[in-house]
Amino acid sequence: MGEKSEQKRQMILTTARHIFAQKGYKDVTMKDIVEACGISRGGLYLYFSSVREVFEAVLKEEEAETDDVFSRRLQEDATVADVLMIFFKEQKKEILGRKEDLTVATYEYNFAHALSAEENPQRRKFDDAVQALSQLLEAGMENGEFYELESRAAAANIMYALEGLRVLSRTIGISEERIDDELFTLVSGIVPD
Amino acid sequence: MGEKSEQKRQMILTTARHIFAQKGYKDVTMKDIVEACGISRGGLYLYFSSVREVFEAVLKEEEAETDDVFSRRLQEDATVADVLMIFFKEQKKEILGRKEDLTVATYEYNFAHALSAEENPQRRKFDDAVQALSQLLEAGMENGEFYELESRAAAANIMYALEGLRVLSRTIGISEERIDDELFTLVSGIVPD
Amino acid sequence: MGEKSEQKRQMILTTARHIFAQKGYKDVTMKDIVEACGISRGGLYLYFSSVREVFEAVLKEEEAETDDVFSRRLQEDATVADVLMIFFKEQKKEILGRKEDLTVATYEYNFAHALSAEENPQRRKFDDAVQALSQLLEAGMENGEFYELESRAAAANIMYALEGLRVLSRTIGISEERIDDELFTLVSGIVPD
Amino acid sequence: MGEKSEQKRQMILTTARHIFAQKGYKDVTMKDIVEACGISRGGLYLYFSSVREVFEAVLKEEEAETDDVFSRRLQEDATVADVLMIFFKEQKKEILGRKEDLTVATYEYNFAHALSAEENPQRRKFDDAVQALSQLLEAGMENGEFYELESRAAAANIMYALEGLRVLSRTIGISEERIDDELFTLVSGIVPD
DNA sequence: TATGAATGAGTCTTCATTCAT
DNA sequence: AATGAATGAAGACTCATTCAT
Repeated sequence: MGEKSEQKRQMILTTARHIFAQKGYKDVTMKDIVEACGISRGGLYLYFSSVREVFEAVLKEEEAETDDVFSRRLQEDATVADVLMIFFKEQKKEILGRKEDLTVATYEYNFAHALSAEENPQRRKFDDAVQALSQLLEAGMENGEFYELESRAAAANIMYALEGLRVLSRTIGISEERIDDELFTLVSGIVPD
Repeated sequence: MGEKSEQKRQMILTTARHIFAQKGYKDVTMKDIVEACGISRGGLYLYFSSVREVFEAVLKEEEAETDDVFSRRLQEDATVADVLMIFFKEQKKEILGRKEDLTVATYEYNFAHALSAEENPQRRKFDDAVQALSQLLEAGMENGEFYELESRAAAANIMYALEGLRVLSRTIGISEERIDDELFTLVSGIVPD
Repeated sequence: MGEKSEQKRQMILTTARHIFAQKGYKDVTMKDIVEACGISRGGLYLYFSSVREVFEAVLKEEEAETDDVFSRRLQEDATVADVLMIFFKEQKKEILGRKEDLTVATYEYNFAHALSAEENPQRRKFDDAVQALSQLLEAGMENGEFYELESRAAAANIMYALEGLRVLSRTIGISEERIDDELFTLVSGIVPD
Repeated sequence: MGEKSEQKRQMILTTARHIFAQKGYKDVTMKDIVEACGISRGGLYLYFSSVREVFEAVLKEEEAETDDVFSRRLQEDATVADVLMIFFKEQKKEILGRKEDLTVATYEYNFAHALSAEENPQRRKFDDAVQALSQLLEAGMENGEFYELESRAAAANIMYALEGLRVLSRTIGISEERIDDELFTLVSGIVPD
């Protein structure tokens, strides 16, 4: 595949990402993608042979672009608590769905193609996040900013609650106030004051 | 609609429930339902005019059958902690998806037909559960079985975490061990020992 | 068929007439009739076994009710010209479609079931009208109210022109002014002044 | 759409024209067209998305092919009366329906989709014909071939009568003799002798 | 007579996918 | 690499008509 093709592939993925963000996963058709990209039906098939493949490629891109929030932040000079607050702030934005995101599409994708836990890339991503958060908590405990906690369990608990907020905000709807309340509850369990 | 048709309606709902439990919501077609029920295409339309209508009727049935876990249990002679444990045990079973359930179908349904929070019946159900759990926690605090907590916030926190477990077990997959760990964490936050 | 059934049959025809006047012939379904009449599907079939049969019965009723305009009027004391004017006035009303009428339905029915000229009842109706108009013209000529004309040809010509107006007003649309113009032209060809 | 598709579009229209001429408008289904054309269901939808669209395209074609009878004839050396006779002869052929025509289909189409007079293309066509005939009459009057008449009114009257013949020949049936009689009547009103 | 549940054929419409160019 | 016309399967939906009650 020449450079030009690579560019086209990128274009397709970028365009498709918008579509998935808007329509989720299950309603997206090859036709949707073809039309949004302004390419030919056959043209799309040269790169991807199903909506599923397109989505998987979009997800892979996503992963590549997302670097670890914590490790990045930890290098800067900021208290551990600051890093935690930044993390929660970003989570809140994502939960609210204010930025174009693939949350619903990803849920739908996972429902549709139940992968074994091992081969599921989101699984690894989640575990990594738990791991990173856990380390952050330990760092906070060490320098006395946080309560003494079972870091692993606390990190997992936080991640479950955030995931609950995320899915509930897309299903039954959660007000910003409720989200703030819960984030406050979570923080209260970690940081004195 | 005579008694016979009422029976048929019930049969359709029962059959459809199985289908939704197996295939979720988005993949189910009128044809699927028709074939599973062994009735004619037109026959189904006498009762429901879309898959959505069928699903909504299934959900309504479900709701009617589900009575409030807590209020039921509280009347029996058991410690509050016992009631809590029973609640968690049932939640675990549901999270594991061992019993034929509509979790995924309901998620897909909600993604597909974003209802305003007010008109969403699942919303009320969730709020009710938070409320009931909150009261249970207060009961436990009063008789000294539980820690002193902000009951409302604690109840919400638990419900969010459980929802997170529920959705994650259908997407990235959660091992029974992990579920047990999290339930233990949740219980530890409430009951001393 | 008892008296009660006869009443029901009448009710069906009356109701169906409204439907045909509104929707024409080709779009009317047995379902439409059943619903408008508030009777059961099977019930309708006891009286009529197709939309066509219903429509034919409606037409037959119609015919029975319509008595000959001219013979009726001629008995009253009025000039022949007066009778002619009344005739044209009624035609105008019908052409404009101001009264609920079966014009379109009848056209559609005739297009759909091309009958031989002999067995077509509308054919006889039309010929009768030509005949009556012809006699009216002769009466007018005899007493000097009208020009001397080939009465048969003149009557036919008028009826064709009126039919043209009728169908054109339902297809391309004809303004009231145009209708008046044409009626004036027709009258001018008969009555001096 | 390349040249090849343009050809296919033409083929569809030609085939569809036969169907409309045979079955009228209301009974024609997309399936009829698909089968007569020997193409796939989806294939037809690439060109037209409803029977209505097909019919409107057929009508548009028709219009494009039909050039104005009168203007064409007037350039040749012939008496005005000759042109008139040719016009009537063509009208007779059309009224008799000897050539495959869209009369009934067009009526049904107009009944089904009542357009405002302004946007109805047949309306313009009719008005143009009245206008052309009117000019022809004036030409005949000028050179003394025709009676002195109110040309506009006479032209309109003729067109209405012809339309009446046309529709009646498709509904109640009109014998060739009757048509000849009426055409003779019309001519007699214009040309002495 | 009358009901209305049930059937199944018929149409419409959309898509994934292929393939000649 | 790229195009886009073409196909046919799949699903939605509506009706005329029948039949047990």
